[in-house]
Amino acid sequence: NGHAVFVTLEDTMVRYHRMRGDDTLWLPGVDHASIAAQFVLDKIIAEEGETRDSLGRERYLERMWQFMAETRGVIGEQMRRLGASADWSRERFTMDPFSARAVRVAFKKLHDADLAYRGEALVNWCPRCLTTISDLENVHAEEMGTIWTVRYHLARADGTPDPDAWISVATTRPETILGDTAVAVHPDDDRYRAFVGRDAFLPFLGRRVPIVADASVQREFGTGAVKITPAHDFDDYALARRHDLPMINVLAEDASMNEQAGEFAGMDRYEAREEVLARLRAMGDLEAERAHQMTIGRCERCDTVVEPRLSVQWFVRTGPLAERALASVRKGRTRIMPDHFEKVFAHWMENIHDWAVGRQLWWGHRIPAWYCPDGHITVSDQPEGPDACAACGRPATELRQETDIFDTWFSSGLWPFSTLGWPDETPDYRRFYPTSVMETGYDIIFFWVARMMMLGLFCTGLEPFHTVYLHGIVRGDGGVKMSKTKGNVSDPLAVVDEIGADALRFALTVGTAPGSDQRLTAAKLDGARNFSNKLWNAARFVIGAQPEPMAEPEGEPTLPERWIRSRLADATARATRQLDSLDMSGYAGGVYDFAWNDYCDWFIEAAKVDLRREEASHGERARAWWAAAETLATTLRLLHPLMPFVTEAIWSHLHELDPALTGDEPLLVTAAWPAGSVQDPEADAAMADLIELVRGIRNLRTEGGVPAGSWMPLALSPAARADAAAIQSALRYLEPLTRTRPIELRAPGTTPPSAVPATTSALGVAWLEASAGQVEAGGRASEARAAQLRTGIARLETLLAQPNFVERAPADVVQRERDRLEDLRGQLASLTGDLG
RNA sequence: GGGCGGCUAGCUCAGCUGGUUAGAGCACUUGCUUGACAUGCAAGAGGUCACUGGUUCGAGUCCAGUGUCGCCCACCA
Repeated sequence: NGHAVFVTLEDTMVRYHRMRGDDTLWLPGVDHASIAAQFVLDKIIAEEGETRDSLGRERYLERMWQFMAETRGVIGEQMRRLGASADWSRERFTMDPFSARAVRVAFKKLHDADLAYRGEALVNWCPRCLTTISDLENVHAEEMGTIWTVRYHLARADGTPDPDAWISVATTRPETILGDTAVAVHPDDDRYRAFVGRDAFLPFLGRRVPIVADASVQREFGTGAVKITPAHDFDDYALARRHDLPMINVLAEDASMNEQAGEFAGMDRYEAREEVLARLRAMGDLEAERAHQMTIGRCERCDTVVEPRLSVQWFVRTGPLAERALASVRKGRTRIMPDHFEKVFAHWMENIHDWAVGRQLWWGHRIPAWYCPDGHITVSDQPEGPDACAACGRPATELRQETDIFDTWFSSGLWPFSTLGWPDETPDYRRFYPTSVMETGYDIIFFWVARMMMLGLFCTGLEPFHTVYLHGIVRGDGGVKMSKTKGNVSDPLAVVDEIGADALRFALTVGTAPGSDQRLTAAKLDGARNFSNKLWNAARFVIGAQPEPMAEPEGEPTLPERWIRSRLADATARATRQLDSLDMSGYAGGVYDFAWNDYCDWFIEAAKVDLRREEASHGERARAWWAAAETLATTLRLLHPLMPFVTEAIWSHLHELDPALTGDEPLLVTAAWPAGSVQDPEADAAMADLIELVRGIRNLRTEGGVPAGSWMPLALSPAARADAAAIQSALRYLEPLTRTRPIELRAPGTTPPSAVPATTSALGVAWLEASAGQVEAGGRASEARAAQLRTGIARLETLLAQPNFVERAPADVVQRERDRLEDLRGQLASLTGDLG
C-alpha cells in the first residue's frame, strides 16, 4: 500500500504535466536495500539449510541478484497495475553499473574534499545483522529494565582492595563492568570529593581504575558515581577521550563476551550479565536492584538490541554538507511540503552527526578505498581501482580493497542525478537535472531527502529538486499502521481487482493532506468505487442519448448549457491551480464535486428535458447533446491524471462516436489538458435561482406529504424583478424537475391562499395548488424559512449598525453585507405577505 | 529532556493569505424499482469548531496559555 500512495501521487502529477505539454520524465526504479535484502534472503536460504557463510560471498550475491530480479518484477507489475505511466525504458537500479560509477565518483570527490574519512569511533552495531548501522536505523523505545547498584572497593595504600571502603555505582548493564576503565563523579559533589584521584577495584579481573571528576556526571542520578565503559557507551566514550582513559572492548561481534572478559569469555552478553550479578550477590557487592524505565535502541531491521562498538569505520563529514542543504531550504530554493517539515528538517540538519557509511555486509557497493601494507589509503573512482598506492607508489597488486560496502542510502542519495548519467553531462542530465518534485513519505525525510540534498548540492552544485512533497502513512481501518511484520498490509492488487485502480487512486488522494497520515477505510473505498461507477453510468447515458439522426447543432444555448460550461470553466481553473500547487486532495475533491453534483445531478437532469422536448428541432437536440458530450469529454481530461483507466475507456467510446468530441485525439493519455475558458456569471446566477426554486418546490412537496410520484399543479407568482424570458426558460425545467403540472403563472405580487405553504426565491413565490387534503395544512416550511430570514436580517442589521464595521471594514465587504441584507429583506417581505 | 502535529457533525476528514447562515463522504431519518446509475435519486436531521484569555469592526482561521491524543528527535549510567 505504500506503493499505491506514491504511484498515485506521482502518476497524477506526471500525467497532468504531460497533458500540459511540459517536458516530463518519471524515472522508475528501486534501491537495493542492502540490509533489508540480506535479512530476507538469509531467511530464505536458511529454509534451504544454507547460510551466508556456507554459500560464500560469490554464490550468495548470485542468489541475491536472482532474488532482486524477482522482487523488482513484482514491484514493477504492481506499479503498472496501479497505472504508473513511468518511462520504463529508463528504469534504473541502485546496483546497476551507472549507479556504481556514480557512487565511486561521488565518494572520491568527498574524500578529495576531506569530507570522507576513515577513523576509529564508537558506532551502532547490530550483533545479529553483524554490521554497523546508522543512528537512524537504531530505533529507540522506552522499555522497563533493571538498574543495579554495585560496590567498587577502593584501593588501599598497599594496592589491595579495602573491604570496608567502596564507591557505589549504578548500572543497567552489569556485564560491561568488565570493560570499565574508570569511575566518574561530579567535581562539585561533596560526597565524593575525597575519592577523586584514588583508585577503585573492579569486582572482577582485579583491575584498578581511577576515580575521575567530570562535569557531565549528573549528581542526582543513581549514586552520583558512574562507571565508565568507553568501548560500549557513547557518553563514556566521550568522557574517556577527555580524560585520556584506556578503552577496552569486551564484546565480540555477535555480542558474546570476548577474551578481554577473562573468565566470562564466550558467554552471551545476557548470560554474562546474569553471571556477573550472581557473583556480585555472592560477594555482597550488589547493593541494590530496582526496576527502571530506560530507552533502549534496537536494530530497525531485526529488532536486536544494538551495541555501541568501537571500530574503524568510514565516515562522511556531514557538517559542511548539512549547512548547505539547510541554507537551500531556508532560502526557499527547495521547498518542503507541508511547510512545517522544514522545521523538522532544520532541526535534524543542525544536530547532525557524521554519517557512518560503511556496512559489514555483502550486498552493495564496495567502498572504493585501497590500503597498502604501509597503511596508506588510496581512494579511486576507477572501476578496476588504482594503479598504485597514491602515497608510496606500491603497485596495485600489493593493495587490498576495503571489504565494507556502502550504506544503501549513499547510493540512493545520488538518485536524482546518478540516474540521469552523472558524472557525465549527458543529454538527459542537461535536460532533466535539477529535477522538480521529490515525492516520498515523510518517514524517510532524513534517510533519503536529507541525503539527496546534501549529496546533490555537493556533487552537482545544484539543489536536486525544488519541491519535496511528503505523503503520510496509510493506516488501516482501526488506525493501525500497516506493516509487513504486523501482517495487516492490504494487498493493493487485491483492492484493484475488486474496485479498480481508479477507485483506489481516488480514495488515496481525496481527503488527505501532505505529511498527515490517513485512514483508508472500507467506506472510503466504497465511495471511490461509487464515483467511478457514477462516471461510467453518466457516460453510458450520454453515449446512449445521441440523437438519431445526428444533425448540425443549431439554436441558442439553453440556460443549463451555458451554466455547465461556466461551471466547467470554473472547475478547470480550480483543478489547474490546485495541481500546479500540488493540492492533490483539493483537486480530487473539486473534480468529484463538479462531475457528480453539477454535471450529473443538475446538468444531465436538465439536459434530458431539452433532449426529449418534442417541439425541438433535430439541430436543437443535436446542440443539447453536444453540450453534454463535450462537457463530458472535458471532464474526462480533468479526471484523467487521477483516474486514467475509466476516463480512457470512456474517451475511446466518445472518440468512436465522433472524433470532433475528442479533438481528434484517439488516446486521452496523450491529449491536452483543457484550456481555460471564460465563466458566465449571468448564467451562474440564473441557474442558481432556478436551482433554489426547484429545491424550494421539492421541499414543499416533501413537507406537504405529497407522494413522490404524483403530479401537482403549481402556482408561480414571479418576482417583480425577474424578467419574463428567464421565467419562461425556467418553466420548461421546473415542470419535470419538480413533477408539477400544470404550472400557472400568476400576476406578480399574488399571494397564496392563507395556510398554504409557499417557497420564495429570486424568481418568485411558488406554492402547490392543492386540492383539499392533498397538501397538509400549515405553513411550517414558511415559518421555518421566515425564522431563518429574520435571524439573518437581525444579524446583518446589528453588524451594519456598528460604526466600527462600516468605517473600518473594506468597502466591498460592507457593500456585500448590504446587498445580502436587501436580498433577505425582500425575501422576507414576500414571504410574510404570503403568510398574511 | 527537547520539538512537531491533531483536536471541526455519530465516524473519517476538508476548510488557502481572518469576512455569506462552518462544508464533504459515510452512517442516520423520511420517501422513491421516474427509460445512465439502488454502487442510485429527492428531502431532512445532526456542530458552544477541545478549553481559557488576548488581538481585531469581525476569529474555526492570528497570538499566549491549558488539557488531551499521536508522532519525531535525543549518548542520562
